[in-house]
Amino acid sequence: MTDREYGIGEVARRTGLSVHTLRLYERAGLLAGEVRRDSHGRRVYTAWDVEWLTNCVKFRATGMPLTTIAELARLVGEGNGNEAKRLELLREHRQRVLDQLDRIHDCLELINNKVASYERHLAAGATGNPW
Amino acid sequence: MTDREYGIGEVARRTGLSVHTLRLYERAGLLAGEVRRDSHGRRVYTAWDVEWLTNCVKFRATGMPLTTIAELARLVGEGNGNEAKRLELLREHRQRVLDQLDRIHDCLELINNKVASYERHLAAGATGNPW
DNA sequence: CTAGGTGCTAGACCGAGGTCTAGGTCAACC
DNA sequence: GGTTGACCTAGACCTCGGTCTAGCACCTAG
Repeated sequence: MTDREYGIGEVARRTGLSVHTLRLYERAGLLAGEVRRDSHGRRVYTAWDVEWLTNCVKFRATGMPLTTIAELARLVGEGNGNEAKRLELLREHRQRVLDQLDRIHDCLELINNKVASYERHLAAGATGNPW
Repeated sequence: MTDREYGIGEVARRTGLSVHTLRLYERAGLLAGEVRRDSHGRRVYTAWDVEWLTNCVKFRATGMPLTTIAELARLVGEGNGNEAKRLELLREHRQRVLDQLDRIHDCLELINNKVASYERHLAAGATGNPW
């Protein structure tokens, strides 16, 4: 648990998000509590913030909408007592991710078949016509 | 290979797309050649069209953009001689899907950890604080 | 004859998630 | 003292993928 602090540019580099997007996420309430500011009004991110944002990126990568992340952030920011809700939210998302994986595997099969069929087609010199 | 024909409503039912979306897809060039029309200008889809659209749905489900599907459709519609290109396109998409699967698994791990950690937390009566 | 069902076009509209611009503050360096 | 670079806000803008509306045509059943 480092207590290092980071400027927005540094956070952008570390999370892979643009500074624009970081500010957007903040406005959208993804940040579980206010971001601290230095004496000039500049954002000061903690190591914890950076870690959280890294997780947000992963949530986004699996299609969790900003509003849902914001909801989770709100619960986390609220502190004790709502852990059951957070768990529920996470479980729901996990289920959606699992469903998504199913669908993707389904499609992957189609693609694999098509790729194989074109490979055969090309190797054999135009036998049959895939699609 | 049935040679049945389908109205747009029937196709919507079979593919799970709305009729609006079907028309949009056509405009966007997803259909590998013109859709036939009956004497009143109504679209007449072949069984092949329906199958193709079903595949389009799967491509979409894995994040293939409409423009890429359109590109593939164009190649298919063009006929012989570009099979290598189609294969390349499919391989590229497969790679993206595989990458996507990696990222999703990565995120899934995070979620599983968090779920487990909250389950422990709740079972033990607030020991430690996950997030 | 009328109503209901299905279809047509052109084009407006929408939500999500970013991305960018204008105009400004501040600190550090040459 | 000027320039550069990092940051600020408010708000416009953009893409993507749909979704919906208006206004019309046609067919069929009651």
